[in-house]
Amino acid sequence: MVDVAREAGVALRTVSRVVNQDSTVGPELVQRVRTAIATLGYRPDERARHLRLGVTGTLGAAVRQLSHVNPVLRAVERAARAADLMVLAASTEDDETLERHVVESMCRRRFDGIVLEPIGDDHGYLVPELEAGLSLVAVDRPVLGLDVDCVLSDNRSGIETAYRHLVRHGHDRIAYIGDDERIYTARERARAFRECVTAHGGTLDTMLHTGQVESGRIREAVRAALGGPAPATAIVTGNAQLSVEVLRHLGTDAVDVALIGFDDSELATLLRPDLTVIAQDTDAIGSTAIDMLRARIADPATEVRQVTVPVELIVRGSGEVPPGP
Amino acid sequence: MVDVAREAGVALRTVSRVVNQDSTVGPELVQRVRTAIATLGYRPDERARHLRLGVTGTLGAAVRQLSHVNPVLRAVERAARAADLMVLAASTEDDETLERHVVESMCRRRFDGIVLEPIGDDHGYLVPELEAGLSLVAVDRPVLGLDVDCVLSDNRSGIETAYRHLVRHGHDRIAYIGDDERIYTARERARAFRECVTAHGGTLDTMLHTGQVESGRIREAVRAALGGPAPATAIVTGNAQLSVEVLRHLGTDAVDVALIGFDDSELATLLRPDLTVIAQDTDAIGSTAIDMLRARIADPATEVRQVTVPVELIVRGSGEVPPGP
DNA sequence: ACCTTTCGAGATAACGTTATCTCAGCTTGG
DNA sequence: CCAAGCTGAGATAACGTTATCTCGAAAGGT
Repeated sequence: MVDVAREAGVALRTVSRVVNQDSTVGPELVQRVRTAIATLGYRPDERARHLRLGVTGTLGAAVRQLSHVNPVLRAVERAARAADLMVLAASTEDDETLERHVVESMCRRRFDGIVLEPIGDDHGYLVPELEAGLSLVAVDRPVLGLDVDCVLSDNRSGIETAYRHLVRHGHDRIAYIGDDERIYTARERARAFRECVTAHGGTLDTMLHTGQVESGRIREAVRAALGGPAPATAIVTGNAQLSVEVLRHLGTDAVDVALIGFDDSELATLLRPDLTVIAQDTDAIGSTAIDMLRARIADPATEVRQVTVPVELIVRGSGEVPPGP
Repeated sequence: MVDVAREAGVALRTVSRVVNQDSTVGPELVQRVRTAIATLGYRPDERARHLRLGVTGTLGAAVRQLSHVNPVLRAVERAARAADLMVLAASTEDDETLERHVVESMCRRRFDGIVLEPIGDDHGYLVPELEAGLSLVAVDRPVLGLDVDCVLSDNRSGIETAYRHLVRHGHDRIAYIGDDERIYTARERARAFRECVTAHGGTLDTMLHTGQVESGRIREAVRAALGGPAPATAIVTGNAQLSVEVLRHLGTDAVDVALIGFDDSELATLLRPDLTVIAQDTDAIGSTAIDMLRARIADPATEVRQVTVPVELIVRGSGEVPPGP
């Protein structure tokens, strides 16, 4: 910049003014500076700019896996772009240590705010950052033990809706195959399922299967649910990945068992019959997250909010298969 | 930092030394500084650090869609992490304007290097950045018209392998349904397919269908390929998304037509029969990209390289269906 | 003609780091 | 016992921006 100033024969400050489209600089000098910038190949350095300004115009997104389907992240990017903020994302790989590493890096880089898919139960490392003024919003799962903005899906009523839907279609023996209950969403959904079964006067015995998404476990879960003296006639799955695994192991039985999957996905309409799902409103989640984050950045004293976004039952066929004999 | 220094009763430089684990500071002062840091809640500011140091320890990844399955990006993150570099990613949404915006933002932030999935044919905006010392590596597609490091899959031999495989299984009428040929990979694959057909003395008539991935178009393509006086007995698809669409429209005919998909995916083993695919070596692509980028960052005079990574035929059943009567 | 306002542009001081230089106080070897 | 080396720590100057203050000159009002 100082070189540009010398080349154009103006003061440093004037170059800054031209770069920032300040109107208080005469057209002739503007031209001189412009050509100097071009000949010297000057590119402004945002690091210095951000240092001086205090803000970076950047939001961080720390998500489980960048390279996985994540419609919430897409909505987050869109909403941020609309607000002229850049989103830079990194994966936490479902690893608490890595999450901490990523979030702390973003803090040291002084991102204006962070959208986080929190992992695990201990987020104590966030306390000093929050005290130091970090703006944070959690999506998909809350930050347990900390009073932080968050946007969640209505997991419980999603499961309840699925359950009621199956009951209405005549099912009595309904199984749930879910993710590891150490994960918040899995815990919520499993809990809701238990309550549904109890409320309908049923028993859980072979009807509830949660644990890691691992092919062998899913195979056993499917076998247990469909075997025995009183086999399930319907299955609810805990997330999109589990729907895939369950379908894989159902094989040709898939047409005889009613199935409702949590999460909509591309393959839902690829199958015969098409997959009935509980769909999350990912667009709403993403844009709400950005709204809340912007509000907090604008005024750190904003009251902490926990927003729950409704889910929707999408009827496609697999959930309407009647119970067998 | 100056507050910490005052609190600890030491010089500014000493705080910096403690923060950076410099050994030339006495244990007593280290302790004093540590407690001062804790009581004041001091967090180092990487913006200033990077400004002073010149490097940022950060790589940018500009990819089509963060929130889509992208195993190359995963490999890129892994490899960068192993080299103690942080990857921050952003979506270009397959939009040339947005790509430029994203890349230029990363340049102004002085990222040490950028991994780019280039879009479109005009990357002129990169020229001044490259002259100013930008380290860039293109993945999946080359940067046309510019001499830039890149890592590509061997698209042509992938198509050739698929074609030969089908011929070996007795097919004679083989159709190709591909993506829009404005996209580099789609162009390469379609071209290779044309050459295969010509080399085998066939004609293209209803055998080649390229264009945007749009449900209606795919339906027509499938219908055209399988209809008429000499219907195709086998189909090769141009990417994973197209495999899904083609399967969707094949419906129950799926078992009678041999199918080989470009790109492996989760659903390949979900179907009956399982999907035979041409799989890209995404791990190799990602780690090679990071290797090349690191080499260029270390020495900007490194010779520009274009690396082609082999693809692999994975036989699963759908590609081994014999031709019908 | 003189005072006041307005406007364009320069000087200087931050922003929060680290590198370089300096220096005082020790050791150490002859 | 002193010069030479080492060692721990401070002073100062960058890195590349922008905000604030200042100032000269032109314009406008009485």
